[in-house]
Amino acid sequence: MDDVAKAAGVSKAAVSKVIRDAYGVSPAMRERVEATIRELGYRPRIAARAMRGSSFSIGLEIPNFNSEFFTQVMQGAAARLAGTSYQLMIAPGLGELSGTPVLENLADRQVDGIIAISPEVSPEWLEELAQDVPIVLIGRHDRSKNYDTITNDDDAGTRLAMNHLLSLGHRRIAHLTLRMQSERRDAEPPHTIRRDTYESVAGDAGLEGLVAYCAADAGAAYEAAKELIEADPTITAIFAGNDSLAIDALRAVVDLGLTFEDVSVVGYDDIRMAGHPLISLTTVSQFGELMGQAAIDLLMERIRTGRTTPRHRELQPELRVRSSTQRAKARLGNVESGADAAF
Amino acid sequence: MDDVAKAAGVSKAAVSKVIRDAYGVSPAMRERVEATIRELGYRPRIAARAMRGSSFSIGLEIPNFNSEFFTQVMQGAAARLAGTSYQLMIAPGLGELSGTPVLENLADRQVDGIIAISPEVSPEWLEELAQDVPIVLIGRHDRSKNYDTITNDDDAGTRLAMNHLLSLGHRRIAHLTLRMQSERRDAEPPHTIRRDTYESVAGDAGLEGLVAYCAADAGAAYEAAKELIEADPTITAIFAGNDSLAIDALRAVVDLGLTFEDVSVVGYDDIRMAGHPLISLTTVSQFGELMGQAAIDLLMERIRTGRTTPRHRELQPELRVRSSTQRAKARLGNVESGADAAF
DNA sequence: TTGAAAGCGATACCAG
DNA sequence: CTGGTATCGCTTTCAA
Repeated sequence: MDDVAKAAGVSKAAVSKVIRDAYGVSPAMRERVEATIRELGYRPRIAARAMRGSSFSIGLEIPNFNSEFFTQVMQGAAARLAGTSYQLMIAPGLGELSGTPVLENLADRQVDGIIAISPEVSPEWLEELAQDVPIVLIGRHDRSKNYDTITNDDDAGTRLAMNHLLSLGHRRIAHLTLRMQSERRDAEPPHTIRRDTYESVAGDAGLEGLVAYCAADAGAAYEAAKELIEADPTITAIFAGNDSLAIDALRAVVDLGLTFEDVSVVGYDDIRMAGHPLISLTTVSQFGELMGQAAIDLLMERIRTGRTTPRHRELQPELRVRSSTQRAKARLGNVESGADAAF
Repeated sequence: MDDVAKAAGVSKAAVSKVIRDAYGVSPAMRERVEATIRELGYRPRIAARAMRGSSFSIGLEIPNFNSEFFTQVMQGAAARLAGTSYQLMIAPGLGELSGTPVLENLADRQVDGIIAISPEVSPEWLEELAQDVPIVLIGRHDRSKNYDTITNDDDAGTRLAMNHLLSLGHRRIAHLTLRMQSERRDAEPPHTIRRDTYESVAGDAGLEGLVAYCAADAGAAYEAAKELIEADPTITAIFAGNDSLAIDALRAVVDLGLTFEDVSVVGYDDIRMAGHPLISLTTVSQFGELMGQAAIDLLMERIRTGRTTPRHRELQPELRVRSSTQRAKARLGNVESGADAAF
């Protein structure tokens, strides 16, 4: 920058102003400085800028790489950032770590804002962090006064899925969901809401709630679904907490030699593969890309306007009926005998 | 940091040394400083550290979010970085931008190293950038003297796929691949090598090369595959440049009412969905996660030891035979008549 | 409108 | 082994 200033015969301050196109530079000077910058191929160091101003980086915490829903959010956010001078810094919440160290890690890097996908941290802690850096929480239904949230109406989405199954005549509907590390009453992660609504809808319909929990790692859902189906031959449908779990459940159904008339499956998210004709998963779309975009928008608004009043956006989910859900048919005693019935 | 130094009754220099656990601190001092750090909840600012030392961030350029192969690489890299103080900074090469601005963007952030997945930039330019920051190139078979490369033996992989199809009796094998923006003879992106090898294997077998190009965006491959199959009813197999294209091709086959006995499909990558029983795609595994891990390892070695001699690792691909490839059977005149033959 | 100079929060050299 | 101090490259008052 010193070089540019000297070459253009102006001060560093002037160059700085041109770069940030700040107030108070004459067109003549702007032109000259810009020409020199091009000529010298000068590029400002973001680390230095970050010390005084902004780092032009946005942190994005994602729980893991197992669900394509997270990829959708990433994609939406990245697309919204394309063409700006901001960069995404992805922080996967790896291993057994709770979300806290991951978010701290981002904060240490002085990111200008943080998007977090329902991290397992306490609202109080987040509230505090949000006083230092703008935060948008995706998924969790907290009603914070310091950070924004973007949610999907999980209650409505679950009802869409459950009513669809009920209307197809299913009476023994199991729910396959993720085991949460913490069960706090004040933080409301989407999977908890879906489970609670599932139980409530089942109860209202006079059905027994059948909840199976599994870990998030690949393969766990397959095993859980298999066990579920084998252990209770009266089950005719599985409502899975997300598409990743649902697709694993499909695998279990097929591997057991059953069809979707024996065991129907509904997912949640509407990831790309759900629409593939060979998968054709009935699911609830929650528009992941849109959520990513909206998160960037909220963050940018806070960054640019300095807004501090929280905003809470809730998107309405939509049911996508495909062929993984079929009219219910008694399956009792069918488990081992239907090996050729899959197609 | 000043606060810590004062509270502990030592100098800033001492605190700095403790943080970096540099040479020359007595156990007593280390203990005292660490206690104070904990007590005050002090966290060093990475931006400030980046100005003199390292930013503890690794840049990862990925072409787009359309292929799960890129996710595999991300996951491998992220897993390798877990537990260290390094963070991944993901830079998607969005839109029509060539890779250059994306890599510059990362360099501007003083990342300690860059992993790039076959970006469309010239070797000369990369060579220059590599003198400033350690770079590992994934996929492209350049033989650089400044940056490392991790490749998969695309030639061997293609032969595995093609020989498999030939051994099943296929004689009219099309190749569906991505249209590259630039066709440089010196930079060798994987898709170009696969195509060249495809043509060479086809030629050696006395077959005609049938190459169809498509864009990378979702849906383009589906249309291209559909057109290919409809336009030439003698085609009995498609070798796709990657699994994403292959899965779109499967969609086309199914939508046209055909089976894999009419048109077999082989992919490349072995993404997770390829192994799902409902997809069951025959493909070539190139171990994306391993590549991500290995890239981090090479980068870290350069960062820690200051190595400057380039290293080029090549992984051996493996064929995964599943049910999307079947023994060849004449399809001529079948196109519109097989609607019920899919299952 | 322009520029000089004072930081920002760490690192690193070098003297004690 | 310890600490004073210059320094990194930019932003930001504040005078001129």
